[in-house]
Amino acid sequence: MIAGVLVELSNKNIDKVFDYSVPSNLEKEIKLGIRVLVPFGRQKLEGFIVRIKDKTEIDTKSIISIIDHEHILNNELLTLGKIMQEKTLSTLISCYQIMLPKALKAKKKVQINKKYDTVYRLGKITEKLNSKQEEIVNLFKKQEIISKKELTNISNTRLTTLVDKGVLIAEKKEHYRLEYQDTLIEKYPLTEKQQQVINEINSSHDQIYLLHGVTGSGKTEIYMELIDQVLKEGKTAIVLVPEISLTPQMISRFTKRFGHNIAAIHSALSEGEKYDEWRRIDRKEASIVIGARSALFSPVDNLGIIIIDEEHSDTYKQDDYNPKYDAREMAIERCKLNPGCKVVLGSATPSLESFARARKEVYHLVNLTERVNKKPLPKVEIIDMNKKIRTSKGHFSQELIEQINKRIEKNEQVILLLNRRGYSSFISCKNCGYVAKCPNCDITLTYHLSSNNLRCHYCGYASLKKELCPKCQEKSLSAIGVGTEKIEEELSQYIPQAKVIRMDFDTTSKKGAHEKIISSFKEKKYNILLGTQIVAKGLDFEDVTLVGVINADTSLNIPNFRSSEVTFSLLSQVAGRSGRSSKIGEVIIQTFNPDHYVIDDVKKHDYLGFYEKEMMLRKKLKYPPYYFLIYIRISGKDSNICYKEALKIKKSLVKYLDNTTILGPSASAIFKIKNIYRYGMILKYKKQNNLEEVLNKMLSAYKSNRKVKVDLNFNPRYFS
DNA sequence: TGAGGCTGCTCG
DNA sequence: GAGCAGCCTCAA
Repeated sequence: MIAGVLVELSNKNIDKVFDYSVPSNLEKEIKLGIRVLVPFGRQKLEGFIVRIKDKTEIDTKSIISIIDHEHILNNELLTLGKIMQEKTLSTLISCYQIMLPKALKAKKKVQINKKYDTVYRLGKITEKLNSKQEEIVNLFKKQEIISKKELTNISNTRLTTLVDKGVLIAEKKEHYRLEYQDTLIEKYPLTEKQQQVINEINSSHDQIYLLHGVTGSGKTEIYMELIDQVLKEGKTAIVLVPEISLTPQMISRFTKRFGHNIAAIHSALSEGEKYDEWRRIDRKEASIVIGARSALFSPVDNLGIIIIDEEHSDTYKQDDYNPKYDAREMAIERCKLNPGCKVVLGSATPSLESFARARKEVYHLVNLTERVNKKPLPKVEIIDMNKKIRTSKGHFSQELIEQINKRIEKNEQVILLLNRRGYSSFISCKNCGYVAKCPNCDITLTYHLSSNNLRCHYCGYASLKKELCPKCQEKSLSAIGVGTEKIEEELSQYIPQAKVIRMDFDTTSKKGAHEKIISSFKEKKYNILLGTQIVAKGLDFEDVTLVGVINADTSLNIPNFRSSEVTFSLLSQVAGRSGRSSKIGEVIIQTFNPDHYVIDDVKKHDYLGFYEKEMMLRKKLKYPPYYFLIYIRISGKDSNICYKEALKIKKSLVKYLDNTTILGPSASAIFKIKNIYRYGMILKYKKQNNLEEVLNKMLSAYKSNRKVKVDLNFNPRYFS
């Protein structure tokens, strides 16, 4: 017996299958998708078994041992990994590694153990017991197995005596770190519109649906109903959400309806908790998985539906490390591997790519244009800050202050969005213009007021803010850019009676902090919830009747072709937080670009209008959805060598890719990270037949180059 | 002539 | 990733 093994080293040089002979005593246990330990050169490496055959022409070494006795990757995931490899041109092993919780990876840093509870059951009573012992034994008449935890009032020694006598038998039972509630509440009745949507999806044989539903139209109810039906057919479901720890309300609604049939995988879980959840899924103890993009690779069988909520969110694209896959694309691929499976993409502001496909009937478009109970969408007022600059207080126009005061009087609540996308506060010298930058990365250091230090968001470098400018030695360093802390300070000055709670990266980094903020705001301990993008996502507060956007423009100005789309969806999302129950909602947007089409269409709640205008621009500038993009990154320690190699690559690509426009090479948006320089080229194409072949050749020419590294990113979100 | 560095290649 | 052979360069 010969097993083909893919070793756990993500290196293009060894991304192929190596044959090993199987010692006869292991033959019975060898299965596809399990991990084994193998000799590799002088090293011992872990690897996945990806094929099994009878013989091979090569002189083989022998497998040392088996690591998993159950499969780790099932056949479906093995196939899906191959598809991902073809789509990203990454190493196959990296595609498999991304599918597994870290606890199962070869290079794991922490050994994660299973946790056990001690449980007792009755053995044989061979001698007379005293009254205390009798009492304990009687407990087992009602309950066959009792855990140690439930026996807290009985001393340890007493229990061990009984175990020694054989009266009780002690066993170890695996204990999962997370607990789910058992109490299920009844589902909410569906509105007529919601029912129509469900009927339309159920009666169609199409595979991919785009659910375009305005904010507050009750998309979650639709998801749950669709899942319920899938479960009834004995199938399973995966729900992807942008960043699950930011949507605790969504999880709680799901767990209330489905109880412990849910497994939630998200970044706020420890590695151990993630591993537990993964195994619960693997053992079929949960048939609904909710999680961020990697939850797509959960080991569920017989998949009936994949739901991707807020499908426009850029978190579905893995952009910063390999494999740079798109969860939406891979969801569709996984769906194809399961007969009868459907994918539902849901959003109030679909990505242009998805909406364009829906228009071309590649996806089945389903509309939900009404809010639940026909509540009107909130009225949006645009404040032209160019005209208000003299009369405004700090960052607040008089209108906004007035409206906030009104809500406080009426005991209603306010959400304030500080739009900081691609923008943060930094330190600059007013005298000479010096800007504090990271010594390892070509990036401006972010200033943190609370700790008075400067931090690099890429490598973690931190230093205290200095008094004197290091360049001109003047005492003129000051923070530029607004942070939520600054806005909070202004609020306490101009609206002193307001009770404000802040929600941003700093205040939510601790485990559970985010939920705490949400629940205390819900309990109306505060008037105002102030935050960054986080406050735009999926929150549902009955008493919020005003949403204020302090600086609508910052995200419009970031140098990325998607900046309009991102701004439109952010503003629409946050506007949708207003007036979700019986009270009428209002939105105030402060902007320096009141005539910009994005602002105008947000005001009119006009997704289609925005879509048409943006599509025209994309067509003119040859951007997606009209063209496909690839970002090629050339990186290395020596900037000159990188640039020269980049030019070489460009030269040969131009020669072979006749239908592709190539921009660059140019320095990446972030030129240096951790002392590695980065150059990039952008490829634009509609149809290029030999693309894969040419790119593969280029990659293999560089696979053992020690000076430069070449990386590909298909459909990048950022050019870096 | 030998040390040291760089590159290409292999690992089953 | 680690190790090795082959080749080049440099200095004595």
